[in-house]
Amino acid sequence: MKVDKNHVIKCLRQIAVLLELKNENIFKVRAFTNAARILEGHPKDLAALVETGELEKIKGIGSGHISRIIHELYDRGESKDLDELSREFPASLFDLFQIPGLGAKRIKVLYEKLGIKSVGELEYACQENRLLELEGFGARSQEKIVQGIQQLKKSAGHYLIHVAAEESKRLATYLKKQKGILKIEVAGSIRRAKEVIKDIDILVSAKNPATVHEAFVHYPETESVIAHGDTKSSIVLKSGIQCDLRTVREDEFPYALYYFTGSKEHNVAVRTFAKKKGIKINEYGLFRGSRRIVCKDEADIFEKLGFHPIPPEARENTGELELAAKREFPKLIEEKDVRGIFHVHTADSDGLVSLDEMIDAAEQAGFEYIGVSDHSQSAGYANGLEPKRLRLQWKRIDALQKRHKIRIFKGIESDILPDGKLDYSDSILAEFDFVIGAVHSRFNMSEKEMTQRILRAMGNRYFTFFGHPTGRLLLGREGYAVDLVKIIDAAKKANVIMEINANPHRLDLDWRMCQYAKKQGVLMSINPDAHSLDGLNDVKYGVGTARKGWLESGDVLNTFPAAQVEKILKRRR
DNA sequence: GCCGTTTTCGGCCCGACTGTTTTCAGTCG
Repeated sequence: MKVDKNHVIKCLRQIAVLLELKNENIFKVRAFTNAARILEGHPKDLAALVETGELEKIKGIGSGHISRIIHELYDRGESKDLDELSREFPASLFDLFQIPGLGAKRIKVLYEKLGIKSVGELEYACQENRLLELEGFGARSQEKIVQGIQQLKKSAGHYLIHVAAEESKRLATYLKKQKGILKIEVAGSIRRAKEVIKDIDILVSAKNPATVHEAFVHYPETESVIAHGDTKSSIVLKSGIQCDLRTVREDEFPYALYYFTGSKEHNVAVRTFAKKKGIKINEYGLFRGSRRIVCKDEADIFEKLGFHPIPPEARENTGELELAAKREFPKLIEEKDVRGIFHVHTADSDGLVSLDEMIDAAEQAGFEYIGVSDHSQSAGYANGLEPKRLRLQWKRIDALQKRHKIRIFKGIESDILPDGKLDYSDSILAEFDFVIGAVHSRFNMSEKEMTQRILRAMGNRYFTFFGHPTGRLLLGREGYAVDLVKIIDAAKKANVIMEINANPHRLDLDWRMCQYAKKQGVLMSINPDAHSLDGLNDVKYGVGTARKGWLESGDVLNTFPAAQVEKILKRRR
């Protein structure tokens, strides 16, 4: 039996959680979490590791209990240990971990003392003030839990772009294999590269629509079927994402694609524009009276309406139509414009792969340069580098540079300390090619204090990039309070580069603020913030964000050749 | 549970914050 690596990783994490609930030794718990993380970051697939015996040699997995469990999972898809542990606690307890402030200890108390097994039961217990009777809980924590549940409900049914995009790709691949498919596209918010997705829209034209709908509702990943017709069907996938399939005639495809790509706001605005010209738009065509205006593709539709074509990412009705009507719409940055990457972590701090592997992978991916930036010394939780280890890393980079064509820039992701200082003395900072300043602590400062903190840090001449400017985690955590307009204005003055953190959990700077930053003439950079080899692929999501922010290649540092980048990095010194 | 080695068992990241306490436990990054 061939088992998905992700399944094994998930099981190891579940074992860790269950052991924690059982009050097991925390280091034992961590051993499982570590093993999951190590496996996740390992470039080789599971079959190769298991069958060559390489698995047992991996540091952190070893030849004991954990590797036995992995073998078991690989062979049978299940594990005796996990099954036995699972029997001790209801599966719905896992959901409670998503509520901020609740960890294994307190969840165990809730379960054992109040019999709470699910988020719904917890919410009810809070309404009844039942938590107040528990030791270690008070009015304040009950209130915070209620808030956490509200937040959870708000993000329920929402998915990060990478999750939805991967799901849609698999589904589209499956549908493409059906007979008689003429055209197929993923439309909707995924096509527009929105940072958070509610559902997947797939558009198909086919010779035999009914059989495509039949195949659709029988997709192996289907959890339930909401609707099953000859032009429209809806299913819910096992991952929880709702997915709609629309089929149209081949000659209707461009209109339908435009219609189902949205956004709704863009569509309303474009219909209003068109109406003034006596043209009606719907998913089946452009019509003047009852006569259809023939368009061969979306670009053609825009042209027939008198607009410069607008890329899907920019269709949010934030002024794109006005610009396109004047034929001034910018030529947006593309993934192929990206020449190099900054903000990459290695195993020297909290990355999953070694410096050597990261450099190799970036070079093989065709990047001209890479900016390595591990965490700085205050980031104890992330194994941040104190000067001694920093110097060792520099030595290794120098040695690697001799063997590699890719230009390696030495950098750091320096914590911006609460008082606005950077995390090393200026004499050390001067030795870096670049410094990414970022906030990782004391998120709860007032907006005024936080803004001052960051502005002060930006005043340091070695401060090159401002990393993940709001600290938000999409669907997870609001960003800290900060006056971004002030920060961006200051970045312009001080020649600081604003990061577009391309990790799909962040996508920070937000695309809406990219538009502002571009207007102010601030240079930006699409940074993967990669902690693994997979993380290098996140660049595409950053490009999506940049395109939503109307950025052109000239607005983005890492589309420039290495020599020019080198000059820009030195411009504050 | 894994690692490293002082080869038989101790160490494993740790400081800040929060809410509950009255000196600390749990959570988080």
